[in-house]
Amino acid sequence: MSTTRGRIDKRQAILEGAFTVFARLGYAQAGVQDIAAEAGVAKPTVYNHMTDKATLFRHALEAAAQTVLSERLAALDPLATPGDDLPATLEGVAYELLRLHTDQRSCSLKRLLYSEITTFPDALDLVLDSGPHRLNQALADRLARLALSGRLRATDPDLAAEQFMALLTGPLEARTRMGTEQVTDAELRTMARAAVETFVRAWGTP
Amino acid sequence: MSTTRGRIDKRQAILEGAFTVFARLGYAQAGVQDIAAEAGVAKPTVYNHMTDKATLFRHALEAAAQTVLSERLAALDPLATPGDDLPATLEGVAYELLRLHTDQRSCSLKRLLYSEITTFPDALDLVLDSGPHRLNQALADRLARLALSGRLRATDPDLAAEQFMALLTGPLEARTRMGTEQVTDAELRTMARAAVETFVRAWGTP
DNA sequence: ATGAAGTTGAACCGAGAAGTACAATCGACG
DNA sequence: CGTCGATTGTACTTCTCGGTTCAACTTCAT
Repeated sequence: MSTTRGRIDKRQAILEGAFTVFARLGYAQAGVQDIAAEAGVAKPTVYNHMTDKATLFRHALEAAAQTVLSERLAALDPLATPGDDLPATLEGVAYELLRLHTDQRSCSLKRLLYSEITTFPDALDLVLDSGPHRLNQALADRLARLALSGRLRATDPDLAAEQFMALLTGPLEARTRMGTEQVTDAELRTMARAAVETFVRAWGTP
Repeated sequence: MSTTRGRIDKRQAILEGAFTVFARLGYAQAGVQDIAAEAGVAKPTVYNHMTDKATLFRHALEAAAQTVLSERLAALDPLATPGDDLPATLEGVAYELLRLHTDQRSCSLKRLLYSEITTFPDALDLVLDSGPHRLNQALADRLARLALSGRLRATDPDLAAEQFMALLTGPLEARTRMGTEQVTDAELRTMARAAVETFVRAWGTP
């Protein structure tokens, strides 16, 4: 069975290498040759696992999306057990989300999605449905619990979640120049603080 | 001199056609042949005006960005003479901005930017600097005036502008599935209302 | 009319990349 | 040890597309 494991290893290496190269060069510029090299594998081996360059792209994208989503969901955990200082825990979660939103994989994924939407309309279904939508849902759930315990305004937790994420990640686009430049950790902190401050001002209980 | 006008006409047609085709197919998939056809022009004529496919892309992008920016700036005008009902005029501006953000040209421009950032790092300078940054600046100016007359909280108009735009355009990404689907006019209205409502709750004078 | 500038259509060149064929090699399992 | 399947390197085919060339044609100024 270790032969099977070998196959799995190769497959994994191919998917990761593919995502790296696609992220670096874009779909059209990335050669299957390059991907094979990045994965430490020969070109025919790639075609042994994936029929097409297109399906290779889809699978690589899907895998990356899964990883990103699970990371972000995990970042929401502290909201399940908020301490006495709600703004503080909100700020912690906000900072963590910002950190995840600015990391390499997330930015590349977003760019790749945007770029190949026209040629791969189905990629949206693979990624978006299990992407921001799920995250918003989970966040709305947490906020609803907080509203029930009287620590947040009790109207439309879905809207609250949507606006929380908007306040948080909206300014990101300009600050990172569409994901091309890194942002210092201190700036991330102040962005998180600013977002949480106005969120609490608008959604906190008077 | 009408010969010159003829040349200008061709050039304009080429730029517009190029943007259309680039938007439809992406940079790599768009053939110079296709662009020439779209512009109603022969292929050598394209190379008569633009040295490269790359510079053609840059010029087309720049032209589109100029148009988009001026439209958005114009949408800010009502804020110069706010009536008695500040939220109402804010809502009007918000709706107009949303409408502009969801139209064909804007979405295509954003997609093209995201997709070719890696291959055209300089395109950012052509577009972003005369893009959202300018808009934020103009909006911040308007908000500062409102703050001076005591109708808004008088702290950090730049931050206020940033968050206003974030509240407004943040939810757009999910709703339009990254610009691939249109949003009904009614939904745009309610989105504008929701954004303005929480903005005023957070930034209005108590 | 004539000549210059611009445009056109068609054909052509060369590079680069997707996908394939094949023989050699490696590694596990009976 | 021998066999079978996966892997590898290489070379090849084929096709697309950027960019150019060129001769014929339009348009307009003098």
